[in-house]
Amino acid sequence: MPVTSADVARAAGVSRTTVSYVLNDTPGTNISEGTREQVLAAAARLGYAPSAAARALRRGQSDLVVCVLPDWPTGPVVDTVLDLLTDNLAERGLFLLVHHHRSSRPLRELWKAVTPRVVVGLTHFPADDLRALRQAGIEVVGAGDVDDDGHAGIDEGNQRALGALQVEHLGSRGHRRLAVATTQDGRLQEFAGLRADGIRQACARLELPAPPTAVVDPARPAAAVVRRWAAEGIEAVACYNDEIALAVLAGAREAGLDVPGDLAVMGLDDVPAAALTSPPLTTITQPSAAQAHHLAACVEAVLDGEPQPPWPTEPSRVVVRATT
Amino acid sequence: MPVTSADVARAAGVSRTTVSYVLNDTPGTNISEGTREQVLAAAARLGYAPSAAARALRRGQSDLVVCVLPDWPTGPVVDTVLDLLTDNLAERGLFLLVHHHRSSRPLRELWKAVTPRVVVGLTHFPADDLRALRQAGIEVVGAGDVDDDGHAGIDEGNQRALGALQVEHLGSRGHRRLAVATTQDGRLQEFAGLRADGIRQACARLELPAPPTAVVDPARPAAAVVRRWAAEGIEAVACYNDEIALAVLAGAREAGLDVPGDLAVMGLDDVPAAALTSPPLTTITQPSAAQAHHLAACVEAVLDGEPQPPWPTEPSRVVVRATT
DNA sequence: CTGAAAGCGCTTACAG
DNA sequence: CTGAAAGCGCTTACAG
Repeated sequence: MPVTSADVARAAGVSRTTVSYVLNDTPGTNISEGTREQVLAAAARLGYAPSAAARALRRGQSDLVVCVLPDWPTGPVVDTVLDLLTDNLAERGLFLLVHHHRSSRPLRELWKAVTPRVVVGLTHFPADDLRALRQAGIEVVGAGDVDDDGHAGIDEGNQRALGALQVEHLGSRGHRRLAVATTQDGRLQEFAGLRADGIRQACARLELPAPPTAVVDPARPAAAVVRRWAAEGIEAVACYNDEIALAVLAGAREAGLDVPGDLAVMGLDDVPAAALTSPPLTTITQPSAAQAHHLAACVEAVLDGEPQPPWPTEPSRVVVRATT
Repeated sequence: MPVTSADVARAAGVSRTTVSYVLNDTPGTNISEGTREQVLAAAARLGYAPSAAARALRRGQSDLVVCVLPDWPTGPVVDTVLDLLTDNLAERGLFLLVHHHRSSRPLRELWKAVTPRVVVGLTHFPADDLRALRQAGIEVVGAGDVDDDGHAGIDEGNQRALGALQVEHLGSRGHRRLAVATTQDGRLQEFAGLRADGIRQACARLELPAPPTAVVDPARPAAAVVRRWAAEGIEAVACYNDEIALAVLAGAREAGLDVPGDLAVMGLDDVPAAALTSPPLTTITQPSAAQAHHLAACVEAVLDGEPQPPWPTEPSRVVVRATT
């Protein structure tokens, strides 16, 4: 049913070789202008679409790079990474295809359906999948558990450091009684746990009391929790991210509390809205542009058969505004 | 270099047929347990990864569905669509792969690298690309210019209706002198233009003066524009989206203006933060869940060879809060 | 129950 | 400058 290059060849009155040469602009060939036009016209008339599978099989490799995204919601950082990768790869004639991984489905099934040149993993890969891919000659970049060269998608140490950074800033402002506002999103619990770990460890190190944790719904003002914190003498709250911080801020306003006088609030991410709250939100910014460029550089290196560059050491920074 | 099924067959001392039967769990075959284990062990030992290209070529079709995303930033609506599609397709053994389209690169190149079963287009496709895909037996769902059956990615009429909805609400609140706050994001200009069109037409219809337009940076309070509007006697501002509205709100606060007394502000999208501003933001919510389900249903219908269901008619709705 | 063989559609040395 | 032919790795009728 589908039109093949043989059909085009027949219609144009030439061989399949010629069709291939014309359609791929193969260098080193010299097809007469007339023949060329015949072929192009026949292909257009028949609506010829080449078989990607046959092409890939014959050439021994595809022009595809697959990026596997984790099962949790990703933000603008990942968008930046994806855009950058798409453009960089395009310059080499490669296409980036993104797969949103669901834990319900083993990744190994995917490799039966597509054999990419490189796999970019922003999620944790089972070790044997990783091995199988590599043995099959498919390079893997940035997977969470690639521990032999220090690259990591979910960098556990980094997540803990983020929590610690919040505590250190809040402590430096003279706050001693801290609370944690966390997310209810199940897919984010791994991160939330790691960050809470970092917060607890930092509190212990600074000899601050262990902070209570509350789940906050980002869709409505967290007035009830805020009132409870006030009653308990909590002075500052470290939020899972800016979205949660917005809800805490709105809760404080509703409860009639002064921020940061009665309660200091600290976010994480530095989304645009963080600069627009009243008072403007103190938060943490991560070096996402650097991370995106690093990942793109890793893919380039792998394509060129060079060793992957070391992970950049640019740290996350506190953006001090007015809520602490 | 890569391991093939022939290598596995040799290592296991069986034929390629048997390897294929075992590895694919082909129904209707009855391989002895011993043989089966031999094959599995050999495959694991050699790190065998099947060639997706050969498989697809032989079977005449791939297990891939490609979704082409537009060149502009997408929000949570698209994420919902993608998650839903991924899960629905997984039930049929299909994988969803997402491509972020860049206008710099013609889409037709992509079809040389991958031949999906279905293409889901959330962006505008050139008409001849569309024809070529269809002639090649690849179904296309939801592309922007599929005009013969009423499906549309960028629905121009809908974009205009969104602008009109803002004007109608603002007008019903008694505001006559309107302004438009638009985005500076180049990739969004097509939408911005369409919505501004809708706003102007609605103003004309309601006999309101033509509204002036200002570009607002979502990263900082729009105090300067707000002061200018106040000086010009503007009573209400229709914002391109909630992000812009947040910047206008922050600007009004900085300028010491009362919202909605001195200036009414209306957003669009109903992001979580819209319920958390002070005062809470009046905005518009789009039936995104319905749209996601519709698109998923279209893909299912196409896979089953059935006609695509009609586009749902659920309208966008004004969410009245306190800024108007 | 297992194996030998054909063929999917393409690209590319090779021959003319 | 153009064509006939091989072969990429797989699956699946078909034969044994």
